[in-house]
Amino acid sequence: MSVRAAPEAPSTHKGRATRDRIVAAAAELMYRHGVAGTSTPAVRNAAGVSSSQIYHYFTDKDDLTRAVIAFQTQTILSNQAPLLATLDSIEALRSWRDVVVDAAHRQNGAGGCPLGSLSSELSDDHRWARDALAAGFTAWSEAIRAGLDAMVDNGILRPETDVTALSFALLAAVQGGLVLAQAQHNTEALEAALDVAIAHILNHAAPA
Amino acid sequence: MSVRAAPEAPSTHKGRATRDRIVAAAAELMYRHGVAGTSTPAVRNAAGVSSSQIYHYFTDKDDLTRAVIAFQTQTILSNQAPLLATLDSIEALRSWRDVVVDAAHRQNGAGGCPLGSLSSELSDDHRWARDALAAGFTAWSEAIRAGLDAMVDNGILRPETDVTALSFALLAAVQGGLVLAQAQHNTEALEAALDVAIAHILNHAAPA
DNA sequence: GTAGGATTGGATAGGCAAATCCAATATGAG
DNA sequence: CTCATATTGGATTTGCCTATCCAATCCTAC
Repeated sequence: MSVRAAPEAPSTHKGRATRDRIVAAAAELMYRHGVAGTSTPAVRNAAGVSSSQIYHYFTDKDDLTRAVIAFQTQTILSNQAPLLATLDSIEALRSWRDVVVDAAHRQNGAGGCPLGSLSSELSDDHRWARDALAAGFTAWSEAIRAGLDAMVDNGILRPETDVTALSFALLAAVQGGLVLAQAQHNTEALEAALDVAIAHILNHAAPA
Repeated sequence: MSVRAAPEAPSTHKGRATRDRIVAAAAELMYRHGVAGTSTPAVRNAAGVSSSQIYHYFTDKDDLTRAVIAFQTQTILSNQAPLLATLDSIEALRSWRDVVVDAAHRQNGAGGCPLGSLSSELSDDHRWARDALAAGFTAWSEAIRAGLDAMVDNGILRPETDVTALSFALLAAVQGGLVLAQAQHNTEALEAALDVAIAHILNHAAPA
């Protein structure tokens, strides 16, 4: 196993822009065709760079994949953050559900979850990927839990509610629903799974 | 696109055994390393056959993959069938849950669901795979629904229960829970998701 | 403006995987 | 037992993908 120093971050504007373009193009391709289904020539074309740039900014394809995992994690967390930060009512929970369902609906379920797909492909064989993806899932579920915590603080949910378990259940509903949506090309299972989880949460609502 | 006739089924005992050995070896490898991560030489070695056998019994790798999808679908359905056929009580539902969780637990979540992994990798890019996988998921969810139907007939669940939605929710909980188990190497989310779904079903129990 | 490092273009080596081919051997129906 | 057919071994071709190399060009700090 030859060790090579990781390329340092680009030091110029142009360099940074190029690196970002490579990561964005790779993320898009890997989302649509998987990591193994994405060749470096394909990334090269999509990003409009030449072969050597990729290996100038990344030691190898694994290193690029690492950057894609970080990129997708950030993308999801920053998309979800505003929705989950204001999770202070049942209506807010429902509108979060609707956003997730709509996103899946718009593409007929195609694609699945960017993190889920990467995890399914990489987790078994690549420890470094699994660790990063597990951290991403943990951050996501904690963002959900923070929202539920707020609902407990608000008195909307009973104090004894196991918010950690609920946040795991919600995230699992999203992941599983998206897996099924991808195969079935509809969001029936995703909606059913989220609705069941939300209905269960309603049972933990404090009496008015 | 050159069309070639699909090889007819093997006509001798030995041929059938060889074909089965190839499918079983390919299924195992594709489960552990994905379809793209499984080379025909690897299958060749694992099955103890020579290169030409694979192309004698299958037109190409896609055709072999098709056989693997059918194999995994059959394997899952026949494993699940006995559990779901007797799904006539809450205890039976709980013991189904335990079997699923234990299976995941035994391998620390590694591997995920054989159908789910295949779907995640293939559904977007290969229509033929998506159709077969969607059919597999549908058969699975219908097996679950049949169990819930029995519980309605038994008077355990209220007649107005939406068993179709519940069966989708349960299957999504399994799929999502397994995706997370694969990354996290634990079954926390799988258990939480299944327990939430089962708790929700309990709310549909008819009054004693 | 200029020097020195950063960035870029494109050719290319090396390796592995998919698929083919044909000769050799095994099978089983009669 | 015999022969037509099924099965098997393994070399081989072809093509793509990863990764490297080096020369040319572009930045930017001074």
